[in-house]
Amino acid sequence: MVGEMNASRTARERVRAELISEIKDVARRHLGVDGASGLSLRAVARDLGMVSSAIYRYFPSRDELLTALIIEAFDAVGAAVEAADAACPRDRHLDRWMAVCRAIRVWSLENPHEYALIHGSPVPGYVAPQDTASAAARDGFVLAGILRDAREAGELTPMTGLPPAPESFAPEAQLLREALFAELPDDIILRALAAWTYIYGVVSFELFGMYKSVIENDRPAVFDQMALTQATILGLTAKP
Amino acid sequence: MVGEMNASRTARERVRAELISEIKDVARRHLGVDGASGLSLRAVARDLGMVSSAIYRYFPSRDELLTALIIEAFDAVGAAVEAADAACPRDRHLDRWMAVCRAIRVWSLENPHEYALIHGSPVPGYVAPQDTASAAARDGFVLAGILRDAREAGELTPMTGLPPAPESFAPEAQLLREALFAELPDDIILRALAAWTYIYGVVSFELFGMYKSVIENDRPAVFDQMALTQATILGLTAKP
DNA sequence: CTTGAATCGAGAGCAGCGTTCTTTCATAGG
DNA sequence: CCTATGAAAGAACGCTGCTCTCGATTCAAG
Repeated sequence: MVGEMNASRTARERVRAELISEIKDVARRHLGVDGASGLSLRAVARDLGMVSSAIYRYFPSRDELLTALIIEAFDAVGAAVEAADAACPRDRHLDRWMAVCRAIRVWSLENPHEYALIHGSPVPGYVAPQDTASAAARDGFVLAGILRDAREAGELTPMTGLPPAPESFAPEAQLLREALFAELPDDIILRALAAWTYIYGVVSFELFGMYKSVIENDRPAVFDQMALTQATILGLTAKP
Repeated sequence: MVGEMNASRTARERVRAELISEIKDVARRHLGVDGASGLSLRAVARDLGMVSSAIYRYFPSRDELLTALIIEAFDAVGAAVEAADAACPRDRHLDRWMAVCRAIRVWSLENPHEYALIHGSPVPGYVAPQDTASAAARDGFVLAGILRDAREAGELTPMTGLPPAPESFAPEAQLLREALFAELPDDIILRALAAWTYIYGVVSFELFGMYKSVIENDRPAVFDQMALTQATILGLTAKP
């Protein structure tokens, strides 16, 4: 019936793929200037010298274009996080933790609109079908890897005296353990989720203005203290 | 020159105030259905049987209307938080803490679009001039009050072994101490800010879909565990 | 090489939007 | 009663997302 374009990459398909990424580039530029609500399909088309209706050959709607940018944003922060982690010696677990946390903050401050796209209000009604799921998990994967490595090295000594994970969390902890956390116990898995949540909570508060006239002086130091607190709770300790 | 409407509340002004609040009501209804990006001045006007340009007698722009809704949302969550706190015996500090945290979460889940308005991406370029500042501080005021009361009752025993606040935070801690935290030391003030940040971080992650296929089973229990963890770190302990 | 199908760019057009301006109108105050 | 003032209406501008049609181009199979 239809083409079934099995394996051959025709010239048409190559130029099409290139145009798609060109559209995304321009759209990302516009996003950085005007924010998500100001992203206009027509303006993107104008910048590309095409007519607005032509964009619809490549993205079925404005929201689809936004979804593509969301996925790219998740990938970008994931890449930044992985790079920060890779730049540390693998056995310096606390250093890796701090580097990853700082990487998240720095990337977010440098790309506020893209950050708002992935951690702000869902733009239309709901996007994020499932395409974003794997991209969104990259930073969590890195953080979990640090904890895994620390545990394997026998250098994870979680704080005591904190409330345990609820029993109803056990099944999900088991799934997460199989996917990410190796041998770590439920309590630590939940604390890791809490730390992950917390880091983005701090970044969101900073970016969305909740710290205005509350923390202004030395936000990097405060952020470091908060990231270090989470590491301490999880049991990552400083090395000589 | 102009009216100078000194003290008398004329009939004109009364009907004007009523119309303003009617516009906000309809706008809030639309917000709950379509979200912030779908709030249309023309649609609001239609619902009110007026023509779109008439709205501009009451709100100079769509963003001003949104700002009014933002302030109302802050007030609503502030009121919910104060009510939850007031419903607890004043000396049951941990109960008050948990009640306040739960109130924040419940209000947010019940009013997701208004939550997105105040804790999601800033809608236009930047709103939130200063009008929102006092409204935004109400929940923090309540949380700080609980810690203050616990401290005065000698029932605040913060966890040890956590990193201290950076020195650069001292001046801002002093300001916060004068406004909110009475005698509490810098470390605890920063932990309180962290807890405040953290609670909203959890709510944001839950509302914006970050816990999808991660925590699905018993979110209230997980939230309680997280709120209790923060209370424990701050030094609020259970009573008989 | 030719022909038919698929893809693509262009353009017009629709309905909706925020915002401004000008005109009309009711009414409150002197 | 008359006038100044606030409110409402309506038209208009330029923008938006999106749809549809219509030639032109490309591609592959006959």
